[in-house]
Amino acid sequence: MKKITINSVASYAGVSKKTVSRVLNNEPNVSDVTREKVLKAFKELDYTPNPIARGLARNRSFIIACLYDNPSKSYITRLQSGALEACHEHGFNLLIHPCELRSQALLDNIEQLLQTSRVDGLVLTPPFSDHGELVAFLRQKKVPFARVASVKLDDESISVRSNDEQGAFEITELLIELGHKDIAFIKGHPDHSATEQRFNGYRRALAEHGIEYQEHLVEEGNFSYHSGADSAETILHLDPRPTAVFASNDYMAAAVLKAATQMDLKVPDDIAIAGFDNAPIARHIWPGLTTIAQPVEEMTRLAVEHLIEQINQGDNGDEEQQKEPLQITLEAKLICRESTAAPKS
Amino acid sequence: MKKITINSVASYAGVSKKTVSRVLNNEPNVSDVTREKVLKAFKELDYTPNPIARGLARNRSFIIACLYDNPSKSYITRLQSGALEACHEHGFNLLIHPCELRSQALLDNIEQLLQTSRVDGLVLTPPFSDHGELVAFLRQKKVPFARVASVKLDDESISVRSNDEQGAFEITELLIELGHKDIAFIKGHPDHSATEQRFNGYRRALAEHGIEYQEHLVEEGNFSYHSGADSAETILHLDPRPTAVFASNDYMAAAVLKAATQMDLKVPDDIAIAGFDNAPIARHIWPGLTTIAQPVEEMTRLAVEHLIEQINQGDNGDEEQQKEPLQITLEAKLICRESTAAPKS
DNA sequence: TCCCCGTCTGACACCGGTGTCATAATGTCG
DNA sequence: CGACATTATGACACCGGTGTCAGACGGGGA
Repeated sequence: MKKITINSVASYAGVSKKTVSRVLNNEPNVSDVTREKVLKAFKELDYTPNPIARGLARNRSFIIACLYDNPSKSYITRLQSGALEACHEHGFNLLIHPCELRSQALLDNIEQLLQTSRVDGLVLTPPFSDHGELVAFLRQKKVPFARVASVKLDDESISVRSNDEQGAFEITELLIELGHKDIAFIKGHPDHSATEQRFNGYRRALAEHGIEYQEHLVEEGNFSYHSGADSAETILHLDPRPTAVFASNDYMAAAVLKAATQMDLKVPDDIAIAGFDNAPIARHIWPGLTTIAQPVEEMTRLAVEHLIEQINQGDNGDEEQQKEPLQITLEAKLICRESTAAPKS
Repeated sequence: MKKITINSVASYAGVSKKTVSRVLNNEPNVSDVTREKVLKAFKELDYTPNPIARGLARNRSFIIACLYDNPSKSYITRLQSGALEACHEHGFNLLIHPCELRSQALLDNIEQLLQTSRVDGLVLTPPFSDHGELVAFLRQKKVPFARVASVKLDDESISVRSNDEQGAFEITELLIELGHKDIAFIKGHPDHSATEQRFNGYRRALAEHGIEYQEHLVEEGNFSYHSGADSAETILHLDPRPTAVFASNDYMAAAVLKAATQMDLKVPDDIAIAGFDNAPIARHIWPGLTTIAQPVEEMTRLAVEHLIEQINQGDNGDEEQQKEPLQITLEAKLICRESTAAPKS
């Protein structure tokens, strides 16, 4: 089986390389009969252009990299699957690149990634979405990027998020409507901007319902199961014990649930528990966790789609024509399960 | 900021392109003084070779693709992280490619992947590791690949696995030693070769301990939480009820645990439960699941490492010199948690 | 001294596409 | 009918590296 190159096709169709290239790229100024001849040759020879050669000539790789540093495996795979969907739709491939937020060498690491892979663009996922230094770095290098679940919208880059503040508000409101007044809260990792958002939603709900904010009911977590267990230890031994706990994500909520169960507390009767994210664990444990579902795949898909659009347009001609600051906010959805009493409908 | 190419370096160092290339690739026949000059130029110009150009010239992409179709997100991310580790160590990048095992277009899909990305090699993860048709296809196309957690070792390709049969044996043996005789078993997905292995381990343990195999205690699952719930429904309503359940993975075991809890059965007193894989859920639920931990990252890392080795050697000169059929089996480890009574030590 | 041989180096073609530009063929308008 | 714009096509350089080969150079043996 010989290799089919653009030259084979050209001589087979009786035209020049360049004309074949024109057909490949849907360029204008090719007569219909010539185009047909070439397309026929494509089929009969079963030709596929070599993306590497193409990449070299056009300085493109047709690869997008997804950056993340996130302990939640389900979150990661959901991100990936949304990104992949968009990539494949547009003939791109996805490269994954986990890296440590706290690492000193972060920027070096990214620079190396850019050098060794020559990706066409980057998708920043939390906690990188709001990493000012990184964003500035990429902007300076003129590397296209899109941000997923970012909070700081005050600038001109692509950003797709869901409304964390509103989600946290709704779930807190649910607890309030169920009669809870002492609602403990476990914060997420301080590096994640979602942490602040969710906390804000919690406080707004309290405020709007005239419930006093009690600082001693708030624990610092970091989104890990382990940190949830630590916070639970404190919260569940408070006197009086709060009647509800809202943890900033499902892992921490699961840890609270486990701790409560071990203490022979009945959930939701003795203590109601709510999480955030709708991770698989939320429905795998008993009782199932009331939580907030975010459209993670959809967010990433949209982000990548716009990223690709930007890449493709930056490609042809006129520099930065209409740089649309595309910022999209999707809705999060409340999901009620057994860890809270059923809402009064 | 101008682009630094091999030409810049060449003229800066006062040598030819080719000599620079020689230094880059550690080729012999470069005098020490020349080499120094070039290395100095590298540093001072801050030069990094363009992998795309290199790829074109050498017909390489320095990218490996990881194929999977697996519902367990934690398994996927563990695979990925092992693969990434090995890739980065050798200057490769990883591209992920989920695809459907059952899809008719599987081979077309893979072919397209090969065409559009020109990956240098493939990592097959379950359930692709034992997909005869796919393996034959790749072999025919002479695409290097490595298999992770495959069972059929009867051939000449790279394969790294852990001993599922032994793991299942040990966990069953543990249950037996704890006094259980009626031990239900939930099978995994029939497309996964691990399914048969784990079942075999279960049966061997029964046989070696002189316990009769009871077919009605075995349920068909498919590794999903949902299928575990279905099987639990049946098993927990048997009369007499088995005193232990060994599910082929942790998700199914978690479902059994949830069902048992809902029925007010005490675990492990009324019923002991064991899983397989040591997924995060195994320690996130209460009681924690006794399970088998496989070195997933390590397996994938090794597989990719050998894959890269093969790619690199196939690269230089002599075709298929010493094709070492590298087949490695790692040990799985029993992890005892609260879902079974503590072992008599 | 001459010849042979190994070491070191560069010129040049090549990988498989794309961009630029010249040119031929066709159409349009005064 | 000639001047000129427009469409269709190909020749050729180029992207940034690598492979091939020939030639310069210095040392050892006859």
